[in-house]
Amino acid sequence: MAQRLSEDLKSSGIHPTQQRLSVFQTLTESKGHLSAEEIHGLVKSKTPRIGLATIYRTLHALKEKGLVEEHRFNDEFSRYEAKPAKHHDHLICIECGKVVEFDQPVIEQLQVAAARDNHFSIVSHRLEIYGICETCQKRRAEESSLRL
Amino acid sequence: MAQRLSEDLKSSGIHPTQQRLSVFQTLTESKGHLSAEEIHGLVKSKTPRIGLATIYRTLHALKEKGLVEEHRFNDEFSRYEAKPAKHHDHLICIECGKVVEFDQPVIEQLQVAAARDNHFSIVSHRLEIYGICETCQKRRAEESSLRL
DNA sequence: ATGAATGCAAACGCTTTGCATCGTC
DNA sequence: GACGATGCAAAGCGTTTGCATTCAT
Repeated sequence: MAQRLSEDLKSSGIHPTQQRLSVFQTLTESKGHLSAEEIHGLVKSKTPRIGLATIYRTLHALKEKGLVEEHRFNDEFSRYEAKPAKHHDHLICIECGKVVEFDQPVIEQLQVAAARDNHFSIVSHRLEIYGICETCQKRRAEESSLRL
Repeated sequence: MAQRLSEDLKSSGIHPTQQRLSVFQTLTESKGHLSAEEIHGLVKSKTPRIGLATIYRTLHALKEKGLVEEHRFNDEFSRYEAKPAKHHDHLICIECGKVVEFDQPVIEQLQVAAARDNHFSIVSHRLEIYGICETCQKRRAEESSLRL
């Protein structure tokens, strides 16, 4: 696994140091959307002396090379995820912060139409749907029934 | 105009002070996507002694009451716009930063499908398409032909 | 030995907050 | 006079940067 990731870094022109490998591996394994601080916490178990600055510098490099994506759901601080094989969009629960990935290929076509009408050449897009997840809906329902 | 805006504030439960009116009016007239600093600069011509803190406090209040929307295009600092009558999405030029609004009603239906599959109840959504606008495309073309 | 990578702490930029002052009813 | 609104300056917070040190070659 680590060997494979090391190759990925090398082939992207990133020198695979121990720290960088830890960051990339953590992000790849977690499959989540982690903040820099969260990554720092996790990576320290593998590489205890690593500093937050290295996390940020590594994330920038990985992002630059397209190995990692940066998001700012809810306009909070940045969260990072290992770049998935194919693009997907996100459902975000505004109550508990849970993020669910989905993809909806038709959107790719719709956006083309909007861009063409405005003479834009598309580079990327971002679709985020904010709502309340099933768990939070249930909890809300229970809470309100208790109140009666 | 100012009278009308004053009524809007009052009916939203916001006490329409001189400063708040200036901020709201500036945002309504500009029709753009302004940063807090830009708003501050513009508002000072109407209300010279206003501080940046008041801008932020007012924007929060307006946002809370649904009169203003906050965006973070390109993961930059926040930009604000007076809430439009109907929801629209944004095309953002990654080269010059220009923002074009568009709406694509079909997207509303697509997102419902995605949310339903994941048992989410939708509160809002955000679709941003990043690309290169016509002007920047032309400039690029000229630059590259000059280089030959 | 040389240049890249790192840790630490200081700096940064946008935003928020504490507090004394001001304005309004 | 009371209370909310404001300006100012300081603090906060995520992120970036300068610099001395460490690491790899």
